[in-house]
Amino acid sequence: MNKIKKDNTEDKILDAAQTVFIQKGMDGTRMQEIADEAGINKSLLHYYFRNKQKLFEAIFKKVFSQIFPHFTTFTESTLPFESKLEIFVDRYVEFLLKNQFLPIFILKEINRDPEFLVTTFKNLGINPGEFFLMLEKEMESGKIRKMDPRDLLVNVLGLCIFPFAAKPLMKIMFFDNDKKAYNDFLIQRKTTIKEFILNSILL
Amino acid sequence: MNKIKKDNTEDKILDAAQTVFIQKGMDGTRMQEIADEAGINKSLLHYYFRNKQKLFEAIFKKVFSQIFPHFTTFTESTLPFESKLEIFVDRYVEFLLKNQFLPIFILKEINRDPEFLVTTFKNLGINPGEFFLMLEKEMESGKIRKMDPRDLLVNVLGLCIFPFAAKPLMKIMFFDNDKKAYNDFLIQRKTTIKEFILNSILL
DNA sequence: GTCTATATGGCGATAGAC
DNA sequence: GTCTATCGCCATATAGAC
Repeated sequence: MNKIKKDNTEDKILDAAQTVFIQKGMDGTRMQEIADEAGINKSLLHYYFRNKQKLFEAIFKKVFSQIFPHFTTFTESTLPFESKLEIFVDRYVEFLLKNQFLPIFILKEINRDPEFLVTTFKNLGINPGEFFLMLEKEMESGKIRKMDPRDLLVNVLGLCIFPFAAKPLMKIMFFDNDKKAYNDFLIQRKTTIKEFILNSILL
Repeated sequence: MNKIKKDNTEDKILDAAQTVFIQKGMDGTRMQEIADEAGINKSLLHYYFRNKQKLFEAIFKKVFSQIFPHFTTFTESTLPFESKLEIFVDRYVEFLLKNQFLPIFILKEINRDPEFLVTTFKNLGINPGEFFLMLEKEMESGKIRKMDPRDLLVNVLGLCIFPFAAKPLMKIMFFDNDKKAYNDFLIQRKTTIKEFILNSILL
């Protein structure tokens, strides 16, 4: 009973819309393309979701909300900070490897419609305060170097996300456009990111 | 004689196109908006540049080529690596502070048309090899920790660029959408990025 | 070179039959 | 609920006068 079959039209539309929107963004996506991907008629998109904007918002919220749960790694256990960071980076990069279009999709869309971003963000009830508190405790205890917790969060995110967002360019620069070589590089980064961060902050 | 007055139509178009394209991207830009920004008629855009694609390509190449000269900081002096890195981060973040739309513009467009990116990149004759050689020498001499030079380059870029590309979201998360507070944060990062990197790689 | 007017095509959205 | 047909708009692009 907990495995719901996704063969009804609405779910087919949502799946198709997610596939296309994530790859092409709001502006670059054609309603016809979503319909084709879902194997249904274009009018049905409007029947179920009124218009393109509403369909996009449904997808964006869904995708956007997948990002933040990863951060509970830091606040929902009593493991040493070092281990928590390792687990987080492992899982987060693994997640990005399976969703390689996600970084550029999110970056594009958070820059497109600031109003919508604000309301979406508030609705999700995200609270980085807990994460920052945990960091400050680690700094107080002398385990990690003192720094602005916001810098640390931005650094971790940037190190994980940037090579995915800039993939087409880096792939050319580093590996003469060799897809497999760049993917191996990304996999390897699960280790090198951890090393880079821990070498910088551990005392 | 070396200060060319930019009051001819072609330059007005180029300036206007750069302003609009950088903020809205290829898909989001309307030819009418460029014409308005330039204070000229829409038809003139086609008279000078045939079509939107060609105008965009002219702008992209121009903007894209502004990014790489910064890296000569590393290869065109005999300063110690530590100093070179400090100078680079200072200048690069300063450059991004003055061109805050640039990161997301570049990221969007390098993901939009891979073919065009490849030809543009090859035409610029960029060669990161020299940069990597310099790094390997520093590692051999035992001044910095041994690691893949590509990782180091991606890390430096990610640390500098990400907070600009993700600005709208980080501004909300960290400073309740306070524009000035986030800008101060970005300025401060000129220092914190250097510390973060050097702490990680210096032996 | 610069303008006005218009062609052309594509896309989001709707009407209406079944 | 699902389809076909079509509307209406907007954006790129062109024609042609001056």
